[in-house]
Amino acid sequence: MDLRRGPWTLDEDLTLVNYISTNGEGRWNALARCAGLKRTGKSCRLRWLNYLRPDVRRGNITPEEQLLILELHRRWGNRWSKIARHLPGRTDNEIKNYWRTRVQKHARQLRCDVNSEQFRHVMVQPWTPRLTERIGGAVAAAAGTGAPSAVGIGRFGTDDSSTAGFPSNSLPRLPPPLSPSAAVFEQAKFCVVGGGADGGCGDECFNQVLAGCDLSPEGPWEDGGDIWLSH
DNA sequence: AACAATCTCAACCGCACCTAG
DNA sequence: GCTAGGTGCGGTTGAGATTGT
Repeated sequence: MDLRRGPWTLDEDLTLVNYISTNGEGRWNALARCAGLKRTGKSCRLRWLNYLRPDVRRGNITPEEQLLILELHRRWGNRWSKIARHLPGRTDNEIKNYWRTRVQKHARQLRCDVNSEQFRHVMVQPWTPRLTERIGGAVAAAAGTGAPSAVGIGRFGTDDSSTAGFPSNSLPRLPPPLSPSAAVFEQAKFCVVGGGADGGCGDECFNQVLAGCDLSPEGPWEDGGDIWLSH
């Protein structure tokens, strides 16, 4: 059988979506045959997972997600699928593309290795105050519009700027109250940046905290800003 | 307006791993 | 234990979009 390659057509998309909605996903080679698609099973799987899946999120990577990607990459390296599992709705492909196009570009501009401690230091330290500032701004804006009141989480919303593995002079006081997702994110970041053996609470704690992390598009980010471009 | 340079991202490729026979 | 087929992952490519000159 002659297999099609290249961009998917609308008809192919509809065929795939309809087939999966009635028969479920998996067994991709058989699925491709039974659905009458002239595509490989791999191609169908990729199209579904990266584009057609209903819970796939499109649009800009939020600053929260950006910093999380940075931290998770530091921890796990190019384990894109593993990183993607902690960013609901984001695909490994999307994160991989983001890393290559934005982060690596930034590292090139700084003339340092993207995996080096130097790069991590240069990136994370200046961005953390910026991030917390933006979180604070978003929270303030939400408060001004009569949004439900947000809660702070213990030490992360207090004076204790010695946490999160940052020098005390580089992490400004978090402007309480933080939104739940932002506060949880800060806590998760502590687990990662602290890095288990060197001060943080490690994988188990990190996963626990992250499980409560709301990275939904609604917020606290509304502008889809890019921490790299706002330098 | 035209062209070049750069960026973005969907899609493909090759490899590794898993499982059933 | 070996093999073949299916699946998942990370790396790479290339077309189209965007930006700069």
